[in-house]
Amino acid sequence: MATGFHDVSDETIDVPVAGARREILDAAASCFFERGYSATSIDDVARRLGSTKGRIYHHYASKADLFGDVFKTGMDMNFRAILPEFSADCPTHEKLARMARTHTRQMIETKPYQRAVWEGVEMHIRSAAKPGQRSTLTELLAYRDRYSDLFKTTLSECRENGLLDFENLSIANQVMFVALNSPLFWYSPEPGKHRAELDSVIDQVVAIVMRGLGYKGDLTS
Amino acid sequence: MATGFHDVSDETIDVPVAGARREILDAAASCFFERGYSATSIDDVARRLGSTKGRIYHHYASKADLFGDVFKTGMDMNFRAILPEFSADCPTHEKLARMARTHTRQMIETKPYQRAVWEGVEMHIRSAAKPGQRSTLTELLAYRDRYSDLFKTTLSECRENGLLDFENLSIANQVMFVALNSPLFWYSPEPGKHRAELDSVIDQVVAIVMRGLGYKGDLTS
DNA sequence: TTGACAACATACCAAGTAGTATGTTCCTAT
DNA sequence: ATAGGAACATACTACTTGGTATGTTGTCAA
Repeated sequence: MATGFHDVSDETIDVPVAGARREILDAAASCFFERGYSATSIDDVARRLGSTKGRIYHHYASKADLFGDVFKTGMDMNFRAILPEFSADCPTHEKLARMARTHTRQMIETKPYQRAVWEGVEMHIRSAAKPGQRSTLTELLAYRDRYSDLFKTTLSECRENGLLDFENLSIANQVMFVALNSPLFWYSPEPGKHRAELDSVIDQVVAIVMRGLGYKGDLTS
Repeated sequence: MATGFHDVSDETIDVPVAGARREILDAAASCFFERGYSATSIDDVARRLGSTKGRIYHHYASKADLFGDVFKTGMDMNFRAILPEFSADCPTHEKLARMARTHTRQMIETKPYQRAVWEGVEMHIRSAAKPGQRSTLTELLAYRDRYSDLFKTTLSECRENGLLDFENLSIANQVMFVALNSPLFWYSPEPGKHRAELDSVIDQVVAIVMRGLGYKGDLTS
Protein backbone atom coordinates (compact mmCIF):
# COMPACT_ATOMS: atom_id res chain seq x y z
CA MET A 1 0.00 0.00 0.00
CA ALA A 2 1.60 3.20 -1.17
CA THR A 3 0.40 5.48 1.58
CA GLY A 4 3.94 6.53 2.34
CA PHE A 5 2.97 5.83 5.88
CA HIS A 6 5.43 3.95 8.04
CA ASP A 7 4.23 1.07 10.12
CA VAL A 8 3.49 2.02 13.67
CA SER A 9 3.50 -1.37 15.29
CA ASP A 10 7.24 -2.09 15.09
CA GLU A 11 9.23 -1.55 18.22
CA THR A 12 11.55 1.18 16.99
CA ILE A 13 11.09 4.90 17.41
CA ASP A 14 11.29 6.74 14.14
CA VAL A 15 13.43 9.77 13.56
CA PRO A 16 11.54 12.95 12.77
CA VAL A 17 10.26 13.28 9.24
CA ALA A 18 12.31 15.66 7.18
CA GLY A 19 11.96 17.96 4.21
CA ALA A 20 8.85 18.30 2.13
CA ARG A 21 6.78 15.99 4.28
CA ARG A 22 7.65 18.01 7.34
CA GLU A 23 6.39 21.23 5.80
CA ILE A 24 3.04 19.62 5.12
CA LEU A 25 2.93 18.17 8.60
CA ASP A 26 3.61 21.53 10.20
CA ALA A 27 0.86 23.17 8.23
CA ALA A 28 -1.55 20.36 8.98
CA ALA A 29 -0.73 20.39 12.69
CA SER A 30 -1.35 24.13 12.83
CA CYS A 31 -4.69 23.82 11.09
CA PHE A 32 -5.82 20.88 13.21
CA PHE A 33 -4.76 22.85 16.26
CA GLU A 34 -6.73 25.93 15.32
CA ARG A 35 -9.92 24.36 14.06
CA GLY A 36 -9.88 20.71 15.05
CA TYR A 37 -9.76 17.72 12.75
CA SER A 38 -13.14 17.70 11.09
CA ALA A 39 -13.45 21.46 10.82
CA THR A 40 -10.18 21.52 8.90
CA SER A 41 -10.38 20.93 5.17
CA ILE A 42 -7.53 19.72 3.03
CA ASP A 43 -7.85 23.00 1.16
CA ASP A 44 -7.23 24.83 4.42
CA VAL A 45 -3.97 23.01 4.87
CA ALA A 46 -3.03 23.63 1.25
CA ARG A 47 -3.82 27.33 1.59
CA ARG A 48 -1.56 27.60 4.60
CA LEU A 49 1.15 25.93 2.55
CA GLY A 50 0.62 28.38 -0.27
CA SER A 51 -0.08 25.48 -2.60
CA THR A 52 -2.96 23.24 -3.61
CA LYS A 53 -4.50 19.93 -2.71
CA GLY A 54 -2.43 18.16 -5.32
CA ARG A 55 0.66 18.49 -3.22
CA ILE A 56 -0.93 16.95 -0.15
CA TYR A 57 -2.64 14.08 -1.94
CA HIS A 58 0.63 13.31 -3.67
CA HIS A 59 2.12 12.49 -0.27
CA TYR A 60 -0.88 11.23 1.64
CA ALA A 61 -3.67 8.91 0.57
CA SER A 62 -6.37 10.54 2.65
CA LYS A 63 -7.14 13.17 5.26
CA ALA A 64 -7.11 10.46 7.91
CA ASP A 65 -3.64 9.41 6.82
CA LEU A 66 -2.40 12.96 7.07
CA PHE A 67 -3.84 13.26 10.55
CA GLY A 68 -2.30 9.93 11.44
CA ASP A 69 1.14 11.14 10.44
CA VAL A 70 0.74 14.30 12.49
CA PHE A 71 -0.25 12.16 15.43
CA LYS A 72 2.65 9.80 14.98
CA THR A 73 5.16 12.59 14.49
CA GLY A 74 3.95 14.21 17.70
CA MET A 75 4.39 10.95 19.56
CA ASP A 76 7.84 10.46 18.02
CA MET A 77 8.83 13.82 19.44
CA ASN A 78 7.60 12.78 22.86
CA PHE A 79 9.44 9.48 22.78
CA ARG A 80 12.68 11.10 21.76
CA ALA A 81 12.35 13.57 24.61
CA ILE A 82 11.27 11.09 27.27
CA LEU A 83 13.38 8.00 26.61
CA PRO A 84 16.66 9.53 27.90
CA GLU A 85 14.90 10.54 31.12
CA PHE A 86 13.23 7.17 31.45
CA SER A 87 16.51 5.36 31.00
CA ALA A 88 18.42 7.64 33.34
CA ASP A 89 19.82 6.06 36.45
CA CYS A 90 18.58 8.19 39.34
CA PRO A 91 16.14 7.97 42.26
CA THR A 92 12.73 6.92 41.09
CA HIS A 93 10.89 10.00 42.28
CA GLU A 94 13.45 12.23 40.60
CA LYS A 95 13.08 10.27 37.39
CA LEU A 96 9.33 10.78 37.49
CA ALA A 97 9.69 14.48 38.17
CA ARG A 98 12.09 14.87 35.25
CA MET A 99 9.80 12.90 32.96
CA ALA A 100 6.87 15.05 34.03
CA ARG A 101 8.80 18.24 33.39
CA THR A 102 9.98 17.06 30.00
CA HIS A 103 6.51 15.95 29.02
CA THR A 104 4.92 19.22 30.05
CA ARG A 105 7.58 21.16 28.18
CA GLN A 106 6.80 19.09 25.11
CA MET A 107 3.13 20.01 25.40
CA ILE A 108 4.01 23.68 25.23
CA GLU A 109 6.82 23.63 22.71
CA THR A 110 5.18 21.33 20.17
CA LYS A 111 1.64 22.34 20.96
CA PRO A 112 0.01 21.90 17.54
CA TYR A 113 1.23 18.31 17.24
CA GLN A 114 0.26 17.47 20.80
CA ARG A 115 -3.17 18.90 20.30
CA ALA A 116 -3.60 16.49 17.40
CA VAL A 117 -2.51 13.64 19.64
CA TRP A 118 -5.10 14.73 22.16
CA GLU A 119 -7.82 14.79 19.54
CA GLY A 120 -6.75 11.39 18.28
CA VAL A 121 -7.17 9.98 21.76
CA GLU A 122 -10.56 11.63 22.03
CA MET A 123 -11.66 10.20 18.70
CA HIS A 124 -10.70 6.78 19.91
CA ILE A 125 -12.51 7.17 23.22
CA ARG A 126 -15.70 8.27 21.56
CA SER A 127 -15.10 5.61 18.91
CA ALA A 128 -15.97 8.28 16.44
CA ALA A 129 -13.91 6.87 13.62
CA LYS A 130 -15.34 5.47 10.45
CA PRO A 131 -14.22 1.94 9.58
CA GLY A 132 -10.90 2.19 7.80
CA GLN A 133 -9.71 5.08 9.88
CA ARG A 134 -10.46 2.77 12.72
CA SER A 135 -7.65 0.28 12.30
CA THR A 136 -5.04 2.96 11.67
CA LEU A 137 -6.19 4.88 14.71
CA THR A 138 -6.06 1.79 16.86
CA GLU A 139 -2.44 1.22 15.88
CA LEU A 140 -1.60 4.79 16.71
CA LEU A 141 -3.28 4.53 20.06
CA ALA A 142 -1.20 1.46 20.84
CA TYR A 143 1.83 3.59 20.12
CA ARG A 144 0.61 6.18 22.60
CA ASP A 145 -0.14 3.49 25.17
CA ARG A 146 3.50 2.44 25.04
CA TYR A 147 4.37 6.00 25.93
CA SER A 148 1.82 6.12 28.70
CA ASP A 149 3.18 2.87 30.09
CA LEU A 150 6.58 4.46 30.63
CA PHE A 151 4.93 6.77 33.12
CA LYS A 152 2.73 4.08 34.54
CA THR A 153 5.72 1.90 35.24
CA THR A 154 7.58 4.73 36.92
CA LEU A 155 4.52 5.63 38.96
CA SER A 156 4.23 2.06 40.14
CA GLU A 157 7.89 1.90 41.12
CA CYS A 158 7.54 5.09 43.09
CA ARG A 159 4.60 3.72 45.00
CA GLU A 160 6.45 0.49 45.79
CA ASN A 161 9.32 2.55 47.15
CA GLY A 162 6.93 4.43 49.37
CA LEU A 163 7.67 7.68 47.58
CA LEU A 164 4.16 8.11 46.27
CA ASP A 165 0.76 7.26 47.66
CA PHE A 166 -2.38 6.76 45.61
CA GLU A 167 -5.13 4.21 45.33
CA ASN A 168 -5.70 3.11 41.75
CA LEU A 169 -2.73 3.18 39.41
CA SER A 170 -4.70 3.76 36.22
CA ILE A 171 -6.70 6.61 37.71
CA ALA A 172 -3.58 8.24 39.07
CA ASN A 173 -1.95 7.91 35.67
CA GLN A 174 -4.93 9.42 33.86
CA VAL A 175 -5.28 12.35 36.20
CA MET A 176 -1.55 12.95 36.04
CA PHE A 177 -1.52 13.03 32.25
CA VAL A 178 -4.48 15.31 31.96
CA ALA A 179 -2.93 17.73 34.43
CA LEU A 180 0.46 17.67 32.72
CA ASN A 181 -1.22 18.15 29.35
CA SER A 182 -3.35 20.99 30.55
CA PRO A 183 -1.04 23.88 29.51
CA LEU A 184 -2.01 22.78 26.02
CA PHE A 185 -5.32 24.50 26.68
CA TRP A 186 -4.55 27.46 28.92
CA TYR A 187 -0.95 28.50 28.31
CA SER A 188 0.32 30.41 25.30
CA PRO A 189 3.80 31.76 25.90
CA GLU A 190 3.95 35.36 24.81
CA PRO A 191 6.70 35.80 22.25
CA GLY A 192 8.52 38.49 24.22
CA LYS A 193 8.49 36.64 27.52
CA HIS A 194 11.53 35.15 29.17
CA ARG A 195 12.22 31.48 29.26
CA ALA A 196 11.98 31.86 33.01
CA GLU A 197 8.23 32.25 32.79
CA LEU A 198 7.85 29.01 30.88
CA ASP A 199 10.02 27.20 33.38
CA SER A 200 7.96 28.62 36.19
CA VAL A 201 4.71 27.39 34.64
CA ILE A 202 6.15 23.94 34.14
CA ASP A 203 7.47 23.80 37.70
CA GLN A 204 4.13 24.80 39.16
CA VAL A 205 2.21 22.20 37.19
CA VAL A 206 4.66 19.45 38.02
CA ALA A 207 4.67 20.46 41.68
CA ILE A 208 0.89 20.22 41.89
CA VAL A 209 0.91 16.85 40.18
CA MET A 210 3.71 15.34 42.25
CA ARG A 211 2.14 16.45 45.50
CA GLY A 212 -1.20 15.21 44.30
CA LEU A 213 0.28 11.79 43.81
CA GLY A 214 1.54 11.84 47.37
CA TYR A 215 5.09 13.06 47.04
CA LYS A 216 6.18 14.78 50.24
CA GLY A 217 9.69 15.95 49.42
CA ASP A 218 11.17 18.93 47.65
CA LEU A 219 11.36 19.46 43.92
CA THR A 220 14.32 21.83 43.70
CA SER A 221 16.48 19.29 41.92
CA MET B 1 -34.85 38.16 17.76
CA ALA B 2 -36.87 34.97 17.74
CA THR B 3 -34.09 32.55 18.44
CA GLY B 4 -35.92 31.23 21.46
CA PHE B 5 -32.60 31.67 23.15
CA HIS B 6 -32.61 33.24 26.59
CA ASP B 7 -30.17 35.97 27.41
CA VAL B 8 -27.07 34.73 29.12
CA SER B 9 -25.84 37.93 30.59
CA ASP B 10 -28.45 38.45 33.26
CA GLU B 11 -27.53 37.49 36.77
CA THR B 12 -30.09 34.78 37.34
CA ILE B 13 -29.58 31.08 36.89
CA ASP B 14 -32.19 29.57 34.67
CA VAL B 15 -34.18 26.53 35.51
CA PRO B 16 -33.62 23.55 33.26
CA VAL B 17 -35.38 23.61 29.94
CA ALA B 18 -38.36 21.32 29.85
CA GLY B 19 -40.39 19.33 27.37
CA ALA B 20 -39.83 19.37 23.66
CA ARG B 21 -36.76 21.55 23.80
CA ARG B 22 -35.16 19.22 26.27
CA GLU B 23 -35.57 16.25 23.97
CA ILE B 24 -33.77 18.07 21.22
CA LEU B 25 -31.05 19.17 23.62
CA ASP B 26 -30.47 15.63 24.84
CA ALA B 27 -30.14 14.34 21.33
CA ALA B 28 -27.84 17.18 20.33
CA ALA B 29 -25.66 16.74 23.40
CA SER B 30 -25.30 13.03 22.68
CA CYS B 31 -24.32 13.70 19.08
CA PHE B 32 -21.86 16.44 19.97
CA PHE B 33 -20.42 14.14 22.59
CA GLU B 34 -19.90 11.27 20.19
CA ARG B 35 -18.62 13.11 17.15
CA GLY B 36 -17.77 16.63 18.22
CA TYR B 37 -19.43 19.83 17.09
CA SER B 38 -18.38 20.19 13.49
CA ALA B 39 -18.52 16.50 12.69
CA THR B 40 -22.14 16.47 13.80
CA SER B 41 -24.75 17.43 11.23
CA ILE B 42 -28.20 18.69 12.02
CA ASP B 43 -29.49 15.64 10.22
CA ASP B 44 -27.56 13.47 12.64
CA VAL B 45 -29.37 15.07 15.55
CA ALA B 46 -32.69 14.76 13.75
CA ARG B 47 -32.06 11.11 13.00
CA ARG B 48 -31.37 10.42 16.66
CA LEU B 49 -34.63 12.14 17.47
CA GLY B 50 -36.46 10.01 14.96
CA SER B 51 -37.59 13.15 13.21
CA THR B 52 -36.34 15.62 10.63
CA LYS B 53 -34.49 18.90 10.42
CA GLY B 54 -37.73 20.82 10.40
CA ARG B 55 -38.26 20.14 14.05
CA ILE B 56 -34.86 21.45 15.06
CA TYR B 57 -34.93 24.56 12.90
CA HIS B 58 -38.36 25.32 14.26
CA HIS B 59 -36.81 25.76 17.69
CA TYR B 60 -33.31 26.95 16.87
CA ALA B 61 -32.15 29.48 14.33
CA SER B 62 -28.87 27.79 13.56
CA LYS B 63 -26.53 24.99 14.46
CA ALA B 64 -24.48 27.40 16.53
CA ASP B 65 -27.57 28.38 18.48
CA LEU B 66 -28.37 24.77 19.19
CA PHE B 67 -24.86 24.19 20.43
CA GLY B 68 -25.10 27.33 22.51
CA ASP B 69 -28.20 26.08 24.25
CA VAL B 70 -26.55 22.74 25.00
CA PHE B 71 -23.62 24.63 26.46
CA LYS B 72 -25.82 26.87 28.54
CA THR B 73 -28.00 24.03 29.76
CA GLY B 74 -24.89 22.16 30.85
CA MET B 75 -23.69 25.19 32.76
CA ASP B 76 -27.13 25.67 34.31
CA MET B 77 -26.91 22.13 35.64
CA ASN B 78 -23.52 22.89 37.14
CA PHE B 79 -24.67 26.08 38.79
CA ARG B 80 -27.68 24.42 40.31
CA ALA B 81 -25.47 21.69 41.71
CA ILE B 82 -22.68 23.95 42.96
CA LEU B 83 -24.47 26.98 44.40
CA PRO B 84 -25.80 25.18 47.50
CA GLU B 85 -22.29 23.94 48.26
CA PHE B 86 -20.78 27.33 47.63
CA SER B 87 -23.25 29.02 49.93
CA ALA B 88 -22.91 26.43 52.65
CA ASP B 89 -21.52 27.60 55.95
CA CYS B 90 -18.65 25.27 56.74
CA PRO B 91 -14.85 25.27 56.95
CA THR B 92 -13.33 26.60 53.75
CA HIS B 93 -11.36 23.49 52.89
CA GLU B 94 -14.42 21.36 53.41
CA LYS B 95 -16.43 23.64 51.19
CA LEU B 96 -13.86 23.31 48.45
CA ALA B 97 -13.77 19.55 48.77
CA ARG B 98 -17.55 19.36 48.54
CA MET B 99 -17.58 21.65 45.53
CA ALA B 100 -14.90 19.54 43.87
CA ARG B 101 -16.82 16.36 44.52
CA THR B 102 -20.06 17.80 43.24
CA HIS B 103 -18.38 19.17 40.14
CA THR B 104 -16.69 15.88 39.34
CA ARG B 105 -19.95 14.03 39.83
CA GLN B 106 -21.58 16.43 37.41
CA MET B 107 -18.94 15.65 34.80
CA ILE B 108 -19.81 11.98 34.97
CA GLU B 109 -23.57 12.16 35.34
CA THR B 110 -24.22 14.78 32.68
CA LYS B 111 -21.28 13.86 30.49
CA PRO B 112 -22.69 14.72 27.06
CA TYR B 113 -23.56 18.25 28.12
CA GLN B 114 -20.24 18.78 29.88
CA ARG B 115 -18.36 17.57 26.90
CA ALA B 116 -20.10 20.28 24.87
CA VAL B 117 -19.07 22.83 27.47
CA TRP B 118 -15.50 21.62 27.14
CA GLU B 119 -15.59 21.94 23.38
CA GLY B 120 -17.08 25.41 23.67
CA VAL B 121 -14.19 26.47 25.84
CA GLU B 122 -11.78 24.98 23.37
CA MET B 123 -13.42 26.78 20.49
CA HIS B 124 -13.02 30.00 22.36
CA ILE B 125 -9.39 29.38 23.20
CA ARG B 126 -8.48 28.62 19.63
CA SER B 127 -10.76 31.48 18.60
CA ALA B 128 -12.10 29.12 16.00
CA ALA B 129 -15.51 30.75 15.79
CA LYS B 130 -16.80 32.52 12.76
CA PRO B 131 -18.06 36.06 13.36
CA GLY B 132 -21.63 35.85 14.58
CA GLN B 133 -21.04 32.68 16.55
CA ARG B 134 -18.32 34.73 18.16
CA SER B 135 -20.43 37.11 20.20
CA THR B 136 -22.77 34.36 21.38
CA LEU B 137 -19.84 32.21 22.38
CA THR B 138 -18.20 35.06 24.25
CA GLU B 139 -21.34 35.56 26.32
CA LEU B 140 -21.46 31.87 27.10
CA LEU B 141 -17.85 31.87 28.13
CA ALA B 142 -18.54 34.75 30.50
CA TYR B 143 -21.22 32.55 32.04
CA ARG B 144 -18.69 29.81 32.53
CA ASP B 145 -16.17 32.24 33.98
CA ARG B 146 -18.68 33.13 36.68
CA TYR B 147 -18.77 29.45 37.55
CA SER B 148 -15.01 29.19 37.51
CA ASP B 149 -14.75 32.21 39.79
CA LEU B 150 -16.74 30.42 42.48
CA PHE B 151 -13.90 27.95 42.71
CA LYS B 152 -11.24 30.57 42.34
CA THR B 153 -12.67 32.52 45.23
CA THR B 154 -12.81 29.45 47.42
CA LEU B 155 -9.29 28.49 46.44
CA SER B 156 -8.06 31.93 47.41
CA GLU B 157 -9.81 31.81 50.76
CA CYS B 158 -8.27 28.45 51.49
CA ARG B 159 -4.82 29.77 50.77
CA GLU B 160 -5.34 32.78 52.99
CA ASN B 161 -6.37 30.48 55.80
CA GLY B 162 -3.20 28.49 55.32
CA LEU B 163 -5.18 25.41 54.33
CA LEU B 164 -3.78 25.28 50.82
CA ASP B 165 -0.41 26.14 49.36
CA PHE B 166 0.24 27.00 45.73
CA GLU B 167 2.02 29.69 43.78
CA ASN B 168 -0.19 31.18 41.07
CA LEU B 169 -3.93 31.21 41.68
CA SER B 170 -4.94 31.05 38.02
CA ILE B 171 -2.62 28.18 37.26
CA ALA B 172 -3.82 26.27 40.29
CA ASN B 173 -7.40 26.87 39.23
CA GLN B 174 -6.78 25.70 35.67
CA VAL B 175 -4.96 22.55 36.69
CA MET B 176 -7.63 21.80 39.26
CA PHE B 177 -10.44 22.12 36.74
CA VAL B 178 -8.76 20.01 34.12
CA ALA B 179 -8.09 17.30 36.66
CA LEU B 180 -11.65 17.37 38.01
CA ASN B 181 -13.00 17.32 34.48
CA SER B 182 -10.81 14.47 33.42
CA PRO B 183 -13.26 11.62 34.11
CA LEU B 184 -15.13 13.09 31.17
CA PHE B 185 -12.47 11.46 29.02
CA TRP B 186 -11.48 8.27 30.76
CA TYR B 187 -14.42 7.12 32.88
CA SER B 188 -17.57 5.46 31.60
CA PRO B 189 -19.53 3.89 34.42
CA GLU B 190 -20.59 0.41 33.44
CA PRO B 191 -24.36 0.11 33.71
CA GLY B 192 -24.25 -2.84 36.08
CA LYS B 193 -21.73 -1.35 38.47
CA HIS B 194 -22.53 -0.17 41.95
CA ARG B 195 -22.78 3.46 42.88
CA ALA B 196 -19.87 2.70 45.19
CA GLU B 197 -17.50 2.53 42.25
CA LEU B 198 -18.52 5.94 41.02
CA ASP B 199 -18.06 7.38 44.49
CA SER B 200 -14.65 5.79 44.72
CA VAL B 201 -13.55 7.31 41.41
CA ILE B 202 -14.74 10.74 42.51
CA ASP B 203 -13.01 10.45 45.86
CA GLN B 204 -9.73 9.45 44.30
CA VAL B 205 -9.75 12.32 41.83
CA VAL B 206 -10.69 14.86 44.48
CA ALA B 207 -8.03 13.47 46.83
CA ILE B 208 -5.32 13.87 44.21
CA VAL B 209 -6.44 17.39 43.44
CA MET B 210 -6.75 18.54 47.04
CA ARG B 211 -3.34 17.18 47.96
CA GLY B 212 -1.91 18.67 44.82
CA LEU B 213 -3.11 22.07 45.94
CA GLY B 214 -1.36 21.61 49.24
CA TYR B 215 -4.06 20.26 51.52
CA LYS B 216 -2.53 18.16 54.29
CA GLY B 217 -5.57 16.92 56.17
CA ASP B 218 -8.00 14.07 55.78
CA LEU B 219 -10.89 13.92 53.34
CA THR B 220 -13.14 11.48 55.13
CA SER B 221 -15.81 14.06 55.83
C1' DT C 1 18.89 13.68 -26.32
C1' DT C 2 15.33 11.36 -24.26
C1' DG C 3 12.44 8.58 -21.57
C1' DA C 4 10.69 8.13 -17.07
C1' DC C 5 9.30 9.45 -12.92
C1' DA C 6 8.69 12.58 -8.90
C1' DA C 7 6.33 16.61 -7.54
C1' DC C 8 3.30 19.19 -7.97
C1' DA C 9 -1.13 22.23 -10.23
C1' DT C 10 -5.73 22.25 -12.51
C1' DA C 11 -10.17 20.72 -13.34
C1' DC C 12 -13.69 18.06 -12.03
C1' DC C 13 -17.26 15.14 -9.46
C1' DA C 14 -20.34 12.89 -6.19
C1' DA C 15 -21.74 13.21 -1.66
C1' DG C 16 -22.76 15.70 2.02
C1' DT C 17 -24.34 20.03 4.73
C1' DA C 18 -26.47 24.40 6.67
C1' DG C 19 -30.21 26.73 5.83
C1' DT C 20 -34.85 28.01 3.51
C1' DA C 21 -39.37 27.83 1.53
C1' DT C 22 -43.38 25.59 1.62
C1' DG C 23 -46.62 22.27 2.80
C1' DT C 24 -49.53 19.59 6.39
C1' DT C 25 -51.63 18.45 10.74
C1' DC C 26 -53.39 19.30 15.09
C1' DC C 27 -54.70 22.03 18.92
C1' DT C 28 -56.83 25.98 20.90
C1' DA C 29 -58.98 30.38 21.75
C1' DT C 30 -62.98 32.86 20.28
C1' DA D 1 -67.53 25.70 13.75
C1' DT D 2 -63.56 28.07 12.43
C1' DA D 3 -59.58 31.05 12.03
C1' DG D 4 -55.00 31.02 13.29
C1' DG D 5 -50.88 29.64 14.77
C1' DA D 6 -47.65 26.11 16.85
C1' DA D 7 -45.18 22.07 15.63
C1' DC D 8 -43.57 19.71 12.79
C1' DA D 9 -42.43 17.15 7.69
C1' DT D 10 -41.05 17.57 2.77
C1' DA D 11 -38.59 19.39 -0.89
C1' DC D 12 -35.23 22.17 -2.46
C1' DT D 13 -30.89 25.17 -3.04
C1' DA D 14 -26.33 27.01 -2.81
C1' DC D 15 -22.16 25.70 -1.24
C1' DT D 16 -18.44 22.93 0.75
C1' DT D 17 -15.58 18.93 0.99
C1' DG D 18 -12.88 14.61 0.28
C1' DG D 19 -11.17 12.48 -3.34
C1' DT D 20 -9.83 11.57 -8.38
C1' DA D 21 -8.35 12.11 -13.05
C1' DT D 22 -5.49 14.45 -15.76
C1' DG D 23 -2.34 17.84 -17.09
C1' DT D 24 2.45 20.29 -16.57
C1' DT D 25 7.20 20.99 -15.25
C1' DG D 26 11.64 19.97 -13.56
C1' DT D 27 15.21 16.49 -12.79
C1' DC D 28 18.15 12.79 -13.63
C1' DA D 29 19.93 8.39 -15.21
C1' DA D 30 21.25 5.95 -19.45
